[in-house]
Amino acid sequence: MAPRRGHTERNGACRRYRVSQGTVRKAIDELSAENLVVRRQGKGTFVATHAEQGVQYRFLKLVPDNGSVESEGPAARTIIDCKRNRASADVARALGLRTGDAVLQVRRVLAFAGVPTILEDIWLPGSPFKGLTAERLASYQGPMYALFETEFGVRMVRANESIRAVNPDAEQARLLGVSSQTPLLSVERVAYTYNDAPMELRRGLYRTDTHHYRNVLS
Amino acid sequence: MAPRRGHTERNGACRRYRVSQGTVRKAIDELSAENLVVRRQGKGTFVATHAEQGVQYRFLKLVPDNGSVESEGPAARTIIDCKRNRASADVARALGLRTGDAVLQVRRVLAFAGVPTILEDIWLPGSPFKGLTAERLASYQGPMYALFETEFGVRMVRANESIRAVNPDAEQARLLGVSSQTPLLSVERVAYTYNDAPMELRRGLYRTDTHHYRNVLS
DNA sequence: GAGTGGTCTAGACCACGCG
DNA sequence: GCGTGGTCTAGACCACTCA
Repeated sequence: MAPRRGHTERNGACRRYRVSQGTVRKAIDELSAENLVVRRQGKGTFVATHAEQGVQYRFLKLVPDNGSVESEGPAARTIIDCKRNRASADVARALGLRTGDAVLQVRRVLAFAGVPTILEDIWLPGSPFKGLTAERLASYQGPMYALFETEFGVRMVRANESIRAVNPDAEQARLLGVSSQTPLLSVERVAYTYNDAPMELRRGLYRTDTHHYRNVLS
Repeated sequence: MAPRRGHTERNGACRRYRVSQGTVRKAIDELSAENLVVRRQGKGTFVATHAEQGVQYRFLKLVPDNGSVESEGPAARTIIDCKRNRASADVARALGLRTGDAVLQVRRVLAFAGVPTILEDIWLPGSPFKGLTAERLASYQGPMYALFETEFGVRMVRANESIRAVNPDAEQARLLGVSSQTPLLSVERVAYTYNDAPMELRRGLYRTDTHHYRNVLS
């Protein structure tokens, strides 16, 4: 029998779907362009995850003003609150739920170099995240989206952000250690899992005295 | 002689560079992914431009809060100022010039539905834009980047933006018709032409009471 | 009908990572 | 050595636009 040489998996997909190698490659190219999979030379193609080094916090566009590396992600995370709640009209609409449906609500502060910089209010649909507690959030090392993947099987694949400039209310100002006259970035994010299903609403307040929101246009 | 059928241009590029059709397609795919060219079914592949309908203002991410269409771009543009100047240290660094080099400086206000919403300060390197005047800016219909293309042969192909929340100074507040306690988005953009050459520094102040900066993460 | 872009075929060879 | 990803070949057929 003639020896088979290389490309076993690629050819496997070809046989499975009755198409040629080039077509399989093109399809995977498109998944890769959407950041749904990641390719690694000589190793293989893998489902993209928020857990692996180098692409952690890939949805976080706030970077330090000086080009310092920040060693990937905030140094300190403090859970202020984590409670069950009923969805208000706007939260329900963002998450594709009905007003009054069960949601999980989290408030936390992220600090860089000891300075509280981000205050986030997060709303999650109740049923996919049943069992999420403040303790679990507090004890988990690494990005929240990595926890969502490993503990709840929810993978965020894309998000939309709406950005405004606002002043904080009294409590927000207190939690960030600024005056209520300090202008802050308001970043409202809706994150989606597969099939365009919204799975998180996140309202962030960012201090922009030492950091800025960085965006690339093309 | 056997009749040639179709794909004359595509085959032309193949002969010219001694490569196959698929390779030419892949190269053009990459240019298309970077928005350097645009393809149109049955018509051809064209260099991307800021002038054509539908992709005008493609670097402007400020959109109205209600999903209204805004009929593409601001209704009114007012040139406040347009003067020759010498580059300060930070402007020079952004544009790849030396401190004191000649620059053109423009200040203008954009209004939506009669409401002044964007105040922009724009710095351009002196030599590529020699001959640009306030009159030419004021009389030109369409996006400024389209004018740069047709009148000066400078095509912006990508840009970086740094976003902060700030309060305006007294004059900025006056020009936008807001109080100096109003939080505004500060959007600093460096736009690049081919070969990663910076060709514009633009500092914008955006009102975000009726509009927001929209960003897609993936 | 000629000339485009869009998709697909059925392979080939090279570079890389790992055992 | 073997299985990956990366690139390339030399075509084919279809859909679309325009004269």
